[in-house]
Amino acid sequence: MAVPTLKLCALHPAPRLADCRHCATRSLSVCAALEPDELHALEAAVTPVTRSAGQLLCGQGEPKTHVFIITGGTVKTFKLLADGRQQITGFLQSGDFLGLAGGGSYAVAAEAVTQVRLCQVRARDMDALLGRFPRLEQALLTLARDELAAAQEQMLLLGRKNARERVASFLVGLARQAQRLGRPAETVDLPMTRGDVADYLGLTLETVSRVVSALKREGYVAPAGVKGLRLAKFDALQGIAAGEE
Amino acid sequence: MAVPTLKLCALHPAPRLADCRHCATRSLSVCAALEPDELHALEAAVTPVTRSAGQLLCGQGEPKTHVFIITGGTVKTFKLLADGRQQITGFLQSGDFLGLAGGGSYAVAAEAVTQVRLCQVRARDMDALLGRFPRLEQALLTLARDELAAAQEQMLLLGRKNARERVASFLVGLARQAQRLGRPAETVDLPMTRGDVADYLGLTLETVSRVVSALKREGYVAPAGVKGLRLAKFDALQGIAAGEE
DNA sequence: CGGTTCGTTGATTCGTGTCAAAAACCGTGG
DNA sequence: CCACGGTTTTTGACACGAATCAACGAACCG
Repeated sequence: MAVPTLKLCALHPAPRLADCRHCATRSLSVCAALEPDELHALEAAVTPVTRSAGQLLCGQGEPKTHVFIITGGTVKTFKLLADGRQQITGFLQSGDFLGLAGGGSYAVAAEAVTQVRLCQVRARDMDALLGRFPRLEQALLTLARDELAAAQEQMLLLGRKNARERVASFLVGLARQAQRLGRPAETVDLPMTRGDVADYLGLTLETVSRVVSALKREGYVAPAGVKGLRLAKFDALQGIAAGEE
Repeated sequence: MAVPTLKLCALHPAPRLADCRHCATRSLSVCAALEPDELHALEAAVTPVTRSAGQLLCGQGEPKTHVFIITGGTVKTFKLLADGRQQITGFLQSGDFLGLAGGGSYAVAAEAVTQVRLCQVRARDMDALLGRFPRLEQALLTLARDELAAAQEQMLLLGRKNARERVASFLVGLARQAQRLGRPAETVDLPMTRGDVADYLGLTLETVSRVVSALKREGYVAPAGVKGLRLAKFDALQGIAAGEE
């Protein structure tokens, strides 16, 4: 357990105010739904914070005191069984909203995978904003509908795809996420461990490692950078992901 | 392929208007969010329809022309892979909303498991209602958040639970659903086939059959009625579902 | 440079899938 | 009421994909 508070204080001598106007990730997030004058109200409610890799952002079942908008780094959300089995429900990146699922308590736990930057908003303040700005509520509903569709896609993966199809789907999904963030879809970054990928895909880390090795051997992917992969045959990977024989 | 139109015409000589005021399932659905005077606007947009078992209500990826509120019977929503593998994402009953996930097109297909009664609303009419009644939009957001939490719970099941835990979770979930509808939680009805249960739990129908047989042999459940089960040791079943060793 | 975490690969096991057949169930019509 | 064909369910034998167990190498970090 590190002591990130020190580092955090070094970066933010006093809790700095958000500058939503010049935020690079605004266009990627629910904040994009707000008009310039409404943005002021959001700024007043937002506290920018950072967390280092491995830190817990919220625990499953705890009262939902805050919601977050990711502005940098990667966060994983997950559920646990009593004996430690873990299911990761999503990897969140810039623009993603944390704290949408469920009512008064967090439906999933969240942990920083890398160092992350977050916009923290108290849940009650968020509710007040939703009441004041119908546009925001509408945006959140749209977001929730899309997340629900994504969750159903993941159910298909977890319930019916084999290991190879799961890994291919994961890589294609990462590429799409990268594209959304304005990066090239050709190469994807894998900041998480093999174990995390496994817990996301309902596999073991050994199986993930084996499948990635096989995909490399067959020329579908190639190493890129320290923790990245180049998707050499993107269309073929999509085919595998879709379960085409 | 049956010809239910005939039957439907017999029941409804002309498309009858909805009577939301006296609707028994109103309190279970999003309609509960509306004030008495707002209910009129809803009634004007709603067409009550029935569909017989096996009929498709909407196809995956098709334009979202209508949304539905179930008022009787059971509906399954599912996704398909190219080679026919199926993942059922949910079983819908009275009060449940169909057509929430995704944007302009259906994220999942839906099929009647039994004969069903539905309140059909054109998607554009629904959008208009959402714009007019913030209460309704709020209710739909709450619903979407809850559905999302349920989807994440199902991901945990599909990714990390074994066959026994999956079946136990399913039965406990059915009991909760029954309770919500005002029925006793002791006995659950299983209108769907073993194959449907399997496609919901990411198993094969043989495995589902075997596990149910085992649970009967061990006294956790007992046959009840034609297609029902009595959950004799509910707490123990909950323990199995939660993965306690 | 030593300790720790992470990733890869191999040998083996095990849970669930697959294939097959019989039994139970169901609506229908004689 | 019972005979009938089709569907669903159950049960068994066997196969296979992914999990488990284990060892080793690579990367990282103080």
